[in-house]
Amino acid sequence: MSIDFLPDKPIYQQLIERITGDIIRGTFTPGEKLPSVRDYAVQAGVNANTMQRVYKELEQMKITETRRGQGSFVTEDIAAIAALRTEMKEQLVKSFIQNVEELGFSAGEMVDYLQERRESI
Amino acid sequence: MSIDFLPDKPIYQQLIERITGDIIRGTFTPGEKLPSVRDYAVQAGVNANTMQRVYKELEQMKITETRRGQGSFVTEDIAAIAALRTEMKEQLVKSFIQNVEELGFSAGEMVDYLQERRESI
Amino acid sequence: MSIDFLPDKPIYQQLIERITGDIIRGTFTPGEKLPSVRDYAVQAGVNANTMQRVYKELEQMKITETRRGQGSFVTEDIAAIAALRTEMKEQLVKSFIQNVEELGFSAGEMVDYLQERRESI
Amino acid sequence: MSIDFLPDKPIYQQLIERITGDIIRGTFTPGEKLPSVRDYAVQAGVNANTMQRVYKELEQMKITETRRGQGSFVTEDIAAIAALRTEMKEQLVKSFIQNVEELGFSAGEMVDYLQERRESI
DNA sequence: GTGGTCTAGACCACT
DNA sequence: GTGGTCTAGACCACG
Repeated sequence: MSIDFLPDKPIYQQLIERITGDIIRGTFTPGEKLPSVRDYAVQAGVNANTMQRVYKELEQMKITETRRGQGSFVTEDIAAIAALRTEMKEQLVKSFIQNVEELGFSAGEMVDYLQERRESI
Repeated sequence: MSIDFLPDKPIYQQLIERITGDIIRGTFTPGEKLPSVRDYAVQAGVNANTMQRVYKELEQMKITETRRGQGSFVTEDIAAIAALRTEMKEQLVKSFIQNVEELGFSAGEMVDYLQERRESI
Repeated sequence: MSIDFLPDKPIYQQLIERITGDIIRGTFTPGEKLPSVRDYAVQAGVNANTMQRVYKELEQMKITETRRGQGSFVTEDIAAIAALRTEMKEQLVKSFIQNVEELGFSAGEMVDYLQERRESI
Repeated sequence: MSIDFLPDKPIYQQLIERITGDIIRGTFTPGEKLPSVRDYAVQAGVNANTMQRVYKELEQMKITETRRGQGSFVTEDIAAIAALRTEMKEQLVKSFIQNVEELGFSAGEMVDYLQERRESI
C-alpha cells in the first residue's frame, strides 16, 4: 500500500499529519507500539530517511516516545493527546478563517456554505 | 508599507493570493490598472523579479491581462472573476473538510466551533 | 476599425507584415500614397509613435519613400517589390523548415499534412 | 557544449522548444529522467535560473513531472505526448498558412516551393 | 515608464 | 544532490 501524497506539500509533513490524525482519532491508542521506521517506510513507499524524520518530529512534539531497541510508542499521557487535539482544532479553524478573510468572503457566506455540505463530511 | 509575509509559504504565492483576494473582493475592479511591477514591488518590500513572477502567474490564470508598455489590468471578463471566486470558495471548503476528516474530527464539532468564533471572522 | 493584434508579437512588426503583405498582394500599388501616419495610427488604434516607427522601417527596407510634406508612397521600383516578395517567401519557408526540424517531424509527414489542408488555404 | 541561441527569441523559449522536440522525437523517452537543472544549465551554457524556469513551464505543460529531491522526469502518459505532438503539428501548419495568407501568396505556389526544397528538410 | 529576460549568487527544504 | 525561492542588478524592447 503506497500512500498517495499531494505533490505540493512535503511528504514528511503529510505523514506527520496522518499519524497525528490516527492518534487523535484513536486508530493508534495510547501506549501502542508504532510500526518500525523501516516497516512504515516500506509500507508508505517513502525513503527511510524521510520516515526517520517523521518519527523524530513526532517525538519532539511529545506525542510519541522512542525506547532504545524497542521502537516508538504512542505517549500514554492522555492529557497530552487531548491537548494536541485541541491545538490542532484551533489551528485548523484559525487558518481557515485566515484564508476566508484573505479572499474576502463574508463569514455568513462561508458558514452557510459549510452547513450545506455538512452532510457530506 | 512593507507587507508581512508568513515565513513558511513562498512570498510570490502569498502575493498571488492577496491580489486574487483583492480582485474577488472588488478592491481591484474589472478593467482597473494594477500598480506597475516595480511600484508594487517597492510597496510590498520585495524584489521586482518576485513581483514580475506574480504578475505573470496572474496572467496565466487569465484574471489579468498585460498590455505591452502599458501595464497589467484586471480582466474585464466578470464571468471569469465570478468563476474564480466560486472555485476558490469550493477549494477552500474542500480542503478544510479534508483536513477535518484526516484529523478525525466530527463534522458537527467543527461547524459548532466555527459558529462560536463566527463573530471574529 | 481597430486591428486585432497578437499579444505576443510586437505591434509594429505585425503592422510591417500587414503593410508589406498589402504591397506584395497589390492592395497597395506601386507609387500609391499610403495613409498619413496619423490617419493610419487612428485607424489601427495604435499610438502614433508606433506607426511612425513602422513607416520608418518600411522606408529603410526601401519599399516606401517619404517625400517631405507629401507623405509616404509605395516604391515604384517594381523589381524591388518582386525581390521583397521572393525574400519573404524564402524566409517563410526557411523558418517553417527550421521549426519542423526542431520538433522532429519528417519532411514527408509535414508536406502530406499541408497537402491535406491545401484546399483550406 | 554550449547551445547556440537565436538572438531574437527568449532563450528559455528556445530551450522549451528544444526539449519538447526531444520528447516528441523520442530522444527523451516516457518516464526518463531529465538532466538536473544545474547540469543542463551548465551543458547549455545558461544560468540555472533560466533552466529552472524552463523546467517549471514544462511541468505546467504536463509533459514532465517533478519529484522532490529526485529531479524531473518525462511524463509516462504517452497519450499526453501524442496529443502534444499533434497539437504542435497543427499549430505549426496553422501559423504557416496564416503567414502565407497574410503575405498574399497562393497556396499552390507555397506548397510547390516547399516540395522543391523537400530534400533539404 | 512599462514589462520581459537574463545573470550571479545565495539560502533553504526535501529525499 | 535535487528542486525552489529570493535578491540585486543589469539590459533590452515596446509604446
